[in-house]
Amino acid sequence: MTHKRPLTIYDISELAGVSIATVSRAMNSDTSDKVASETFNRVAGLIDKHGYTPSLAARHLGGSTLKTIGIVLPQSPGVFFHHYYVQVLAGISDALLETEYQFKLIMSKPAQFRDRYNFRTGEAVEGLIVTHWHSFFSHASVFERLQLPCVVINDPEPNVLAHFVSGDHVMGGELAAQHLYAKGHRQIAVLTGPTCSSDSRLRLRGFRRFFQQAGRRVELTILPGGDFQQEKAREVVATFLKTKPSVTAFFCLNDDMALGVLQFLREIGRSCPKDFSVVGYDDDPRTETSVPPLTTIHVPLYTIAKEAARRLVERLKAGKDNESFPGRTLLPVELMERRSVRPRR
Amino acid sequence: MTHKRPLTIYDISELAGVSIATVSRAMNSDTSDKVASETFNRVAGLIDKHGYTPSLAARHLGGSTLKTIGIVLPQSPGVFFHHYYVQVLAGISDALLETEYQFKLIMSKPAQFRDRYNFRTGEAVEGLIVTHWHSFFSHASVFERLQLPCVVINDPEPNVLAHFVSGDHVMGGELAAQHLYAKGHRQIAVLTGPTCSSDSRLRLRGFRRFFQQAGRRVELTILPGGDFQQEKAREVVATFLKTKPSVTAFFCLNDDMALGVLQFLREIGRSCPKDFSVVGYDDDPRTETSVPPLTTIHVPLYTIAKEAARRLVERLKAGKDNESFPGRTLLPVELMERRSVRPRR
DNA sequence: CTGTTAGCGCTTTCAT
DNA sequence: ATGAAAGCGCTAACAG
Repeated sequence: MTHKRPLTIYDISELAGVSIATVSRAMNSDTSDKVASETFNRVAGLIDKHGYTPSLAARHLGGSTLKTIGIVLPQSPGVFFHHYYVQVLAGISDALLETEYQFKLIMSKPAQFRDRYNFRTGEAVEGLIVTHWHSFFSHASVFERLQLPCVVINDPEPNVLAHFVSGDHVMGGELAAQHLYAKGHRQIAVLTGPTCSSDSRLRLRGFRRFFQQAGRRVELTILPGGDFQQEKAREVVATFLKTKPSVTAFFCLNDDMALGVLQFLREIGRSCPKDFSVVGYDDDPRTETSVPPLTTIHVPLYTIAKEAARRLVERLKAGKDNESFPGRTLLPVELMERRSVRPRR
Repeated sequence: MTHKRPLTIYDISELAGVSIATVSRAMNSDTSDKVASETFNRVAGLIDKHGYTPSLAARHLGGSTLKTIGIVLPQSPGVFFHHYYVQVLAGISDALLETEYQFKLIMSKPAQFRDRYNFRTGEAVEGLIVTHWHSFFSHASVFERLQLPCVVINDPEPNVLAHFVSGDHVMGGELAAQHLYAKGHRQIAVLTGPTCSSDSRLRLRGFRRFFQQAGRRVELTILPGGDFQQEKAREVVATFLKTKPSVTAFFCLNDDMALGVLQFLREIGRSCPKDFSVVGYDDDPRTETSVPPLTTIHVPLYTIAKEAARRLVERLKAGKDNESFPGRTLLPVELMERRSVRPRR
C-alpha cells in the first residue's frame, strides 16, 4: 500500500512536457482559444488518465473564489427531522440549483459560535445564511466582524449588520387578532415566548396593534413565562385558568405552545374549540392532524429560504468586497383556518 | 464605503509587533506553552479586537486539513422534502456531532459528476459520502480516481473502490417472502425496479432464495418493466391482471410502486387485502397512512447514514493517505407488519 | 500560443 | 520564546 501523494499541476505539466501555466489554462479556458487544441487535448488526456484534481485551496489562495456559502444551523441531534430546517434546506438548495454555488452546513452550538469565528478557524465560505438567529443573539458583534455577507432567516432584528429575510411577524399577529375578533372573541389570553425572542415580540406587537384601532374593545391578558415549549405552556395555562376562567380564546405565539394547550385542555376535560378557542403560529405539520386541527399562521419558510439564498448570491456576484450587507425583506404570512376557533354567540 | 480587505496574519503581526510565526503559534497552540503568555494575550487581544479570521485555504495549502466531508446528493428540486434524504442528513449530522468534522453538500446531477471531479474543480473535502449511487453507476471509474475515501450509502455494489454501508436487501427480500409464505400465499407476483438497480436485484434475489428451500412451493411471476414509480407500476399490474388474475399477492420492490398498486386496485374496485395482498419495500412515511396501511420492509436509513459517517471519520483519522477504502457493512432490515397482507385459507 | 515569475496567507523547520 | 525563510499548488500578469 503506497501512500499516493495527490497529483499536482507540476506532475501534469511534466508529463505533458509543457509549463504549469499551460496546464492551468487548459483547465480554466472553456473554449480552447488560449491553448493550441493539440496541447489542450494532450493535457486533458493526461489529466483524465491520471485522475488529477486541482487543489481548491491553492486556487482560492490565488484569489479565485470558493463558490460556497455556509448555512449556520444549531448543532443538536436530529435537527434535520424538524420540518423547519427541512424547508430551509430545500429552499436554499433549490435557489442554488441554477447557480454555481454549493453550500456547506455549519452546525454550531451558539456558545461555540463566537470562538470558532473570532479566533481559531475560518470557514471555506464566501457568505453565510444564518438560522435560529435568536440563539446567537447575545453575540451580535460576531456578525459584524465576520467580514462576510450574512443573511439571517426569519428573525428580523435590525441592530445588526446583515440582511434579514423573514416572515412578517407583525402581520401574523394582526391576522390572528383579526380572526379572533371577527369570530366574536372579546376576552383573549396570549402565551408569549422567551422575552429575548424578537419573533415573540413582533408577533405580539402585531396582535396588540390590531386592537389599537378605534372601537375594537377586547380584554387582553398577556401571559409571560412561556418558552416556546409545550410543557411550560401547560403550566402557564393551568395557573392562569385558576384565576381567570372567563377567557374564551388563547393566542399562542408558536405552535408548540398551542399544541401543549390543546393537550392540557383535553386532560382537564375541557374542549377546544367548544370551551376555548386556540390560535397558534408557524403552521407546524403536526397542526394539520392535531385534535382539533389547529388554526395557525403559516410562515412560508421554503420561500423565505429561497429568497435568502437568492439575495446572498446576488450580493456575492455583485461585489468582491467584504462590506456589510444590510437590508431587510419581509414576506407575507397567511392564516390557516382549521378547527380550533369557534364563533362566539 | 471602503472595500475592506480581509485582515491577514501580517496585519496582526504588525499590530502586535511580533513576527507572523508568533501569531501563528499563538493561534495554534492550545496551551500557551510555546508562546510567552504576555505575547499570547496581546496577540489574542488584537485578533479578537479586529475580528481577524485566518484563511482556511492558506492553512490547508500548508498541509493541514479541512475537516470537512462531502455528501453527494442528486441535484433535483425538493430533494430535502424526501424522507430518505432527511434521514440520511440527520444520521450523518448526528454522527458528526461529537467530532470536529463538518460537512458540505455536493448537489450534483449524475451526468455532471464525472466532469466536476475529473477535470475542473476539486472540492474542499477530505472524504465523500455518496447517496443515490446507482445513478452514478455508469461512472464507476470516477470514484477510483477521486483519490478520496468514499463511502456509499444503501447500495451495495462490490465492483468499486469504496466502502458500502447499506441495508441488507437480500435479507429484506427473504423477510417479505417468508411473511407472504407464512400467511399462506402461494401465487405471488413481483414488481421489480429498473434492471440497472442493484437494490432491485438484491431484493429479488433474497425473495427467490427463500423459496429455493425444499418444500416451499409457490408460483412466482416476475413482472419486469417497473421503474420504482407509481405510474409505471399501475400499468404493469393492469396488463398483468388481464392475463393472470389467480395471483393472491404482490411484492413490490419499493413503496412507490406498492402505493401505485394499492391505488390501482382501489380504482378497479378490487380490495387490498381482501382480494390481493401487497408488500412494499422502504417503509416510506406514506405507508403508515395509506389505505390500507402497507406492510413493508423498514430500511434503517438513519442508522445507516450514521454508521457511514462514523466509518468515514474513523478512516480519515487513521491514515493521511489517499488509498481506496474498500469494505462493506450490512445493516439488518425489519418487516413492518401493517394491514395490506391477509392470511389465505 | 506558451513559458517565467511573482505572489496568495499560512505553517513549519531551523536558527537565534 | 521568537524571527527568518522555505515552501504548499495554483492563477495571473508579463514577456516572448
